[in-house]
Amino acid sequence: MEAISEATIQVLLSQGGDRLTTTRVAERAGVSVGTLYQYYPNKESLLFAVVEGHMDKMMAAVEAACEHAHHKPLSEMIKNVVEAFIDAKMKRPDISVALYQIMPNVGGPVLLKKTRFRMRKALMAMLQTATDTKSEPDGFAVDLMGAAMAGALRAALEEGGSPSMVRKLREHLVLLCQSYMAAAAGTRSHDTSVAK
Amino acid sequence: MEAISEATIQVLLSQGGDRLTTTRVAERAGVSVGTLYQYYPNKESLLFAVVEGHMDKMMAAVEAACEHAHHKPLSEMIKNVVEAFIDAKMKRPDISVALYQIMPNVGGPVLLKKTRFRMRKALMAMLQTATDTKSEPDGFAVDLMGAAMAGALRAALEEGGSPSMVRKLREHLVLLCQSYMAAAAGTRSHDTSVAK
Amino acid sequence: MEAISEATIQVLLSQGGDRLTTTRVAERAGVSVGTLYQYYPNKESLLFAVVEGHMDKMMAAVEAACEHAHHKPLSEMIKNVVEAFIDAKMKRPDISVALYQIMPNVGGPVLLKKTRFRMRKALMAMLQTATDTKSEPDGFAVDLMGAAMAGALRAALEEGGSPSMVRKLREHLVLLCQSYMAAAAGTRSHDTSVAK
Amino acid sequence: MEAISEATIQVLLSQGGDRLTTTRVAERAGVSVGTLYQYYPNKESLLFAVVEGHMDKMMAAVEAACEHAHHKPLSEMIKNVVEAFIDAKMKRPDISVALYQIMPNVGGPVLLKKTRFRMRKALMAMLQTATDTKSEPDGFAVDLMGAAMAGALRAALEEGGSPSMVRKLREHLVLLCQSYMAAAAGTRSHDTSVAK
DNA sequence: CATGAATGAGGTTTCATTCAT
DNA sequence: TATGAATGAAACCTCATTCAT
Repeated sequence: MEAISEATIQVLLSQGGDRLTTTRVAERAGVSVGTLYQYYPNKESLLFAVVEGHMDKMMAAVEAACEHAHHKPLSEMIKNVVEAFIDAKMKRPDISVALYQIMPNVGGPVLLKKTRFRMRKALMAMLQTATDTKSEPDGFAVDLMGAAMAGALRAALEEGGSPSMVRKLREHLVLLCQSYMAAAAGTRSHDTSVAK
Repeated sequence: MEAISEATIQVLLSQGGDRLTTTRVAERAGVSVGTLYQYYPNKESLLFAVVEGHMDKMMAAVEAACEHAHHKPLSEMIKNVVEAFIDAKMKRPDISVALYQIMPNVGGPVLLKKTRFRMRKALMAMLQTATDTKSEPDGFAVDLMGAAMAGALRAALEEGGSPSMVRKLREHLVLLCQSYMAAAAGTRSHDTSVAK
Repeated sequence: MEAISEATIQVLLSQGGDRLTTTRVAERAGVSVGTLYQYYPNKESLLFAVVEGHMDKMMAAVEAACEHAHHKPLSEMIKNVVEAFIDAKMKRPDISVALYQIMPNVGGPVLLKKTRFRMRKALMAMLQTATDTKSEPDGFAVDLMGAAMAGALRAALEEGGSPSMVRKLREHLVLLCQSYMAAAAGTRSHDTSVAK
Repeated sequence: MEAISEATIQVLLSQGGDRLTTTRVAERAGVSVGTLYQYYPNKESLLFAVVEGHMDKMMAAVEAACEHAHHKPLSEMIKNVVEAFIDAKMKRPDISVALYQIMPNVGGPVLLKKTRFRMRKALMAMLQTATDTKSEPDGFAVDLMGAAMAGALRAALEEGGSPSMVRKLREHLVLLCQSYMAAAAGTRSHDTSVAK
């Protein structure tokens, strides 16, 4: 099972999205196709499980970081979360890169929606405890931040960035999210000019 | 030719990525498969052409906006570019959504790299003429901004946002890019700590 | 017309038997497919014409040699005919090699039968005038000699023999045919033990 | 596997060379196309295997006959080999006829060269032990004899000869080869002019 | 007469899935 | 439970032939 998930990633990376066949996955996993079909009723369910599992891990990391950052200042919260997200992705950068190939064809909007919802919930809960903001957090802004963060990281991963790149990315992505959240907060309550 | 491109989009939207067959595209375009293969030597080249054409349009819009915004203040520049990008995408939102499904399997990294390079070049040229910044623009930050913008827009498009959503997105995405660029500029020259 | 025949050979040689398409032949001949179809009603008739034309030339050469050798001794007759046949083939060795590829699928047994008949007739007529043999020539033996000669030459052509090879082949093939015909003649009339 | 080989021959005979499709072969063999492709990676490899298998059998028969005829007089050697070759072909005359259609397009020169080499080797080894010849056998002559024999037999097979025809062919082909080899041997060592 | 874009039947090959062992 | 040979629908692509210009 675990072997099959992993084999899926490997085949995806070494052969590409449309050479991903159940036979090849089974072969790589060291089992027969028949066995594969005893764990997953069909190809789609296999892919779904793999993608879902990955997203689960990512979200778990984010949720943990969020909980850990309750009752801190806004900028520290952001830093924690962004870095946790990057770290989670960077533990196995190949997986994300592999899965980008099949995500649009797997689970459709359902999986994405679920993931975004989870992320928004964790972030909102955290933000409400920020020690230096009294205003309600803006759901829209939170979503946007998440999307921007994910998009930026995706681009970096697909580029195949070096460790030093990644370090720089951490700083900048933290900065991006912090400055946007600060600005977004300002927009609503009073008139603090943006990105001052 | 144009009919075939358009048919590709339509099939992609109505049937999904892995039901996209040359036969179905030809059918939808109202021509025979044979005709399709006189314009494109194989399926891959068809998809490549469609994706490339779309990216070309997007980049052309960005480049035009950049040139138009030379010698203006930074925040106005960003506003121009971001809005131009969103407008370009929103002229035919379905196309982007359709193409997200196949992009990872088409043209590989080549197309993405080319596009990012083009965007960075246009942005850098513009930023160097900003009336209110003296420091050289940071290539890394520019790339990051582009990636974040594209990622956020992608998420919104996939969500299938309403017009009012889009309006809000415009404001926020402008804000996000402005605040990040301002913060990033500060990071390098002097010590105005952002996101304090 | 002539250009089309020649183009057929060229395509056959450069691309091989199953890449021989009407379009490619037309292209190579410098005309359009439409034009090709005004000279030949379909692909098969084109190939038939090309093969038939070649066989015609070969047989014409043999017939001429036969007529020229009437009223000579047997061995000289054979020499004349064999050398004429080889010379005819060697004027354009590529053509034979090219046509071997399609012959079995063109004209079926008809063409072969016609050709063999023609050859047998010419040879028989000649042999009856031999100055040193009184017995009727044996039709079976004549056919066999023709087949052996053609087979041997085919093998040599497919090997792509050098000029010096060809010279040796001429001598040996003459020898082969001479010795066989002599032996075959002996077999029928009296009891001269074979091939001693 | 064996069924597929056999089906290939059958389709070749009943439908002709260019109606030979993998689908039809599978159908005739009573299996699905998928199964065919588990034994042969593509059509070419199937045809190659069939042709190669046939040539193998023929050559094995010739080799056996050669070994069996070591240390005999020349003419007896020839008789043995020629008859063995004819017998091998006549065990399944349809196969040879069928394969003539595809041979030129399969395996290219490689297979032919290999086969000729094998035949020459077996013949040469045999001829060196002939009890009534001291001179080294002539490789060129041996090749030529093989080619003539094969060519003559091919013509006869394509004609579809009756059993009585075949009997006559046996005698004559033996005679042809014997008389040529005797003559060829004479040419080199001394001056016993043959076929004068 | 010449052209060559359009046609679509049909050929090759792949691959998700099943089921007898 | 594990296996992997067999299946056959369906994908990609080619090419002989036609016909409007």
